[in-house]
Amino acid sequence: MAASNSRKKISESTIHRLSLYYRVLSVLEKENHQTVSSRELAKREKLTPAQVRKDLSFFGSFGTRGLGYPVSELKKQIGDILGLNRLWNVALIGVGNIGSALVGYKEFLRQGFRIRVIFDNDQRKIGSNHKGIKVSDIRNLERDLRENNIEIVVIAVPATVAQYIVDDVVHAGIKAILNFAPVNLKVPSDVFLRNENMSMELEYLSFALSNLQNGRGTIKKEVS
Amino acid sequence: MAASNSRKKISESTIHRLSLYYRVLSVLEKENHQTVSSRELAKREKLTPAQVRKDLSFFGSFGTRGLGYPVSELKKQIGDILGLNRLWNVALIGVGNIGSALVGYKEFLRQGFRIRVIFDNDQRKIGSNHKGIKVSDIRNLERDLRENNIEIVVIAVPATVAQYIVDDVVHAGIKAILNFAPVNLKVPSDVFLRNENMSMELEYLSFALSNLQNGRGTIKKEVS
DNA sequence: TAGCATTTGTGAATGAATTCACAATCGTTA
DNA sequence: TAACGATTGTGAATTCATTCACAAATGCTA
Ligand SMILES: NC(=O)c1ccc[n+]([C@@H]2O[C@H](COP(=O)([O-])OP(=O)(O)OC[C@H]3O[C@@H](n4cnc5c(N)ncnc54)[C@H](O)[C@@H]3O)[C@@H](O)[C@H]2O)c1
Ligand SMILES: NC(=O)c1ccc[n+]([C@@H]2O[C@H](COP(=O)([O-])OP(=O)(O)OC[C@H]3O[C@@H](n4cnc5c(N)ncnc54)[C@H](O)[C@@H]3O)[C@@H](O)[C@H]2O)c1
Repeated sequence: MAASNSRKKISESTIHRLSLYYRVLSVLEKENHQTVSSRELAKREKLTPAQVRKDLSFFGSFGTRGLGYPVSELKKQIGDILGLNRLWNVALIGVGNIGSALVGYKEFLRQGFRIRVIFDNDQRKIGSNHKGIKVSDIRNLERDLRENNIEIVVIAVPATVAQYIVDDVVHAGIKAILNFAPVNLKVPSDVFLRNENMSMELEYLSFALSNLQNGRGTIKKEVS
Repeated sequence: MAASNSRKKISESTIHRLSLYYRVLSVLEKENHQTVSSRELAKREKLTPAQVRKDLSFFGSFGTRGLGYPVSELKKQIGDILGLNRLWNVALIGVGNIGSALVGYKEFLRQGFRIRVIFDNDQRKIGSNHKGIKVSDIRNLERDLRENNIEIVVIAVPATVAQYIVDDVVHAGIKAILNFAPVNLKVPSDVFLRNENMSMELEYLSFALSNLQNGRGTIKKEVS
């Protein structure tokens, strides 16, 4: 068989759904299910079976017709696709409200994201211990990122300084950044930047309560 | 002119982008800009001018041809659409890592989201003060939600108990819920539920680093 | 081993979101 | 007040995402 290589564009939504499948498969594995159908998988995340099958089909064929997907095997496969079957070295910058919460979140480590260094510029915080991690001085950013082989940086500093910090982070060679500051950061095109915008979902709820109370999913519009 | 009423479906992405426009307009207002073009507005959030104009056109025509949009006026209009020109009474359930971070976040209040009550079931936390708010006993959930006219509830409890909590919240008549627990919660169809899934964006970065390093936005797929 | 009930994998069809492209309209200037 | 550069608002075209629908496989049973 003459194997050839094709490239397919995978949408962001598909990747996000893979995260959901992965989560469900972890639960199913704990519940000792051997196999799972696209129908069951879909039901558990309020999706359609066709959606599940299409998403998975972008990456291969993991199921057995008439039976479904092998739970553990599929979990491993999706883990491979998402890069979760390994440990990622993560750094956090800004040990304030949200930064502390993230450091204290054990689930991240369980998923393979190990927060190895945390930075701040507050002298009262530098040197102190947060859940076993000593707070580094932001002035040693580049050195400490390199020494700890950091691959992913989480930004949890005030919006006003976020761009400066990101510039330094990029300069240090980091290619993946998760930003919690409510600001649109500029990074070179070879750096992956994702934003976590909590206000957005609150504002969506506000919109929903204001507009969608009756007549779901629609708004009134005056037309003359 | 015989005015009639039409209903148009507004997509979730459009609403999310309105949040971004609102954010930019707040900055522009502080910078004392009088007007802003769709081009400038787009540039500040890495979108296209056509996208901006189309989004706004769903709700009316706010601009002036040849000039652009009046900054303060447009901000007010979007605020009206999103329901941000008022105060929302919010309750938070689960004063742990992430719950404490949210309570300490002043920006929410500035946007009109006032956390009025916080609940926990931990006796050591109940009664204690968090940023001026006394922690309520989860056993008084229904009473305290009603007494404080709560309209939006934020769930920040462990995933294992989230569904039970949400059932009680729904029973108390709440119609809008923001959930931080990594689990797909079941709510009646007249309740708005939004999920904040931080792992998802980390996993997206993990995927990106694993697959997109060279050949942006694509994956290799074996074809025989 | 044949027949049946299931469920996958995937092209084709449909539906939704984005972008294009341009007429309409404004402010400005001479 | 006429001509011009700028920019909106919006149908139409296009691109992208989801759903449909069914042939191809599989396990199971008798
Ligand atoms: N707290 C929340 O729930 C929440 C929610 C959504 C978004 N955010 C965003 O996350 C960011 C942090 O919010 P927060 O509430 O944790 O704020 P915070 O003030 O509690 O924490 C910010 C931390 O960053 C540190 N810092 C400031 N300048 C720095 C610099 N130059 N270098 C290194 N560290 C520096 C501060 O010392 C502080 O420890 C903000 O951008 C905020 O808008 C927070
Ligand atoms: N910490 C993070 O950065 C983070 C990030 C993403 C998601 N989350 C999710 O947010 C939720 C909370 O995470 P956390 O790190 O804050 O956990 P946590 O254990 O620090 O806090 C949970 C809080 O909920 C309270 N609680 C437990 N059961 C309760 C009940 N029945 N009624 C009322 N209160 C109850 C606990 O007493 C505790 O104060 C979890 O579902 C977690 O997966 C957390």
